[in-house]
Amino acid sequence: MRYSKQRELVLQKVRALCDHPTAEEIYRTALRECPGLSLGTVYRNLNSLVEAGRVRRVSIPGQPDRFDHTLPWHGHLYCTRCGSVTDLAMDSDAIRRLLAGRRVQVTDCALTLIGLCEGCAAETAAAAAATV
Amino acid sequence: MRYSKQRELVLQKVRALCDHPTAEEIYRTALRECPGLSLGTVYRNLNSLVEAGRVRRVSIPGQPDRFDHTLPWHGHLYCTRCGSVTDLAMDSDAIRRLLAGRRVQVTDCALTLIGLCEGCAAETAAAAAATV
DNA sequence: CTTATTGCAAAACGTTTGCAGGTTT
DNA sequence: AAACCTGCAAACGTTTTGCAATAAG
Repeated sequence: MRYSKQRELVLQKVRALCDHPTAEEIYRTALRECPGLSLGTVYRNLNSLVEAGRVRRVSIPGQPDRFDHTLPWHGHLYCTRCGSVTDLAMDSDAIRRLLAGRRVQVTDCALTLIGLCEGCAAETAAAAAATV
Repeated sequence: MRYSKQRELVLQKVRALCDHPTAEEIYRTALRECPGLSLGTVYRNLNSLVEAGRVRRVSIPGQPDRFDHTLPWHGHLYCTRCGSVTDLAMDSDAIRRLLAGRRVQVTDCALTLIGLCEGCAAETAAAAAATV
């Protein structure tokens, strides 16, 4: 893989925008530092960075892909109220338990819990209490 | 929700094609019993069935959505060799452990392990042994 | 009679790709 | 010089939508 200004910028943005940005968000912020950058290039570079194992792809059902600079396997909580995506630690024991001794070979893991983040859970609880 | 022949057929197909069919697969097999059926109607009905909680949507990264008649939360193993999707039991303890006491509110759970199913894992192991 | 549902076709969406020209090594 | 990488625009595959017509209650 050859050096390119655009790829380096994309990688930097995935690391800086650490709240799991989408390709579109990466494109918008990178465009300021590299006028003329194209969205296709952002997609191409994200793909090669994922393939090279320097970035992880985070798939959330019904949403555009997001990208993550945290490399070890972990899960995500997607908040349906504020749209935030937060990390969930996931040890390899958790996966081993899920497999329950099956002779399968796992190379990757995509776990997304859907619901309310701590902030939104607290706020909706408060609102419900106020109504009563 | 009103009765409709098309919706009933879609539900029946999700149950019959129990290997997690895509909308396209449901459409193709349902078309034989209901000529003139349209793909848009299949999508619309799958969405209302999911919303009504009668069917579950299974999202696998980079693939069209699949549909599942098994309602309780569970995970999936997607085999990159043969394309099969198999269920993985997942008890609520597993999720509780992941959340590690966080005060969040989880309404749904999407877990996909990517790798090789038992059959393909065995075959690739055998092929590797034969090469040696 | 009212309103949900349909088939159809067009559009939306996120993403990929072909190409001609520019960069990196 | 040989790859690789880029911007652009067109195409892709999946899914949604607007519409006028049909079917259900």
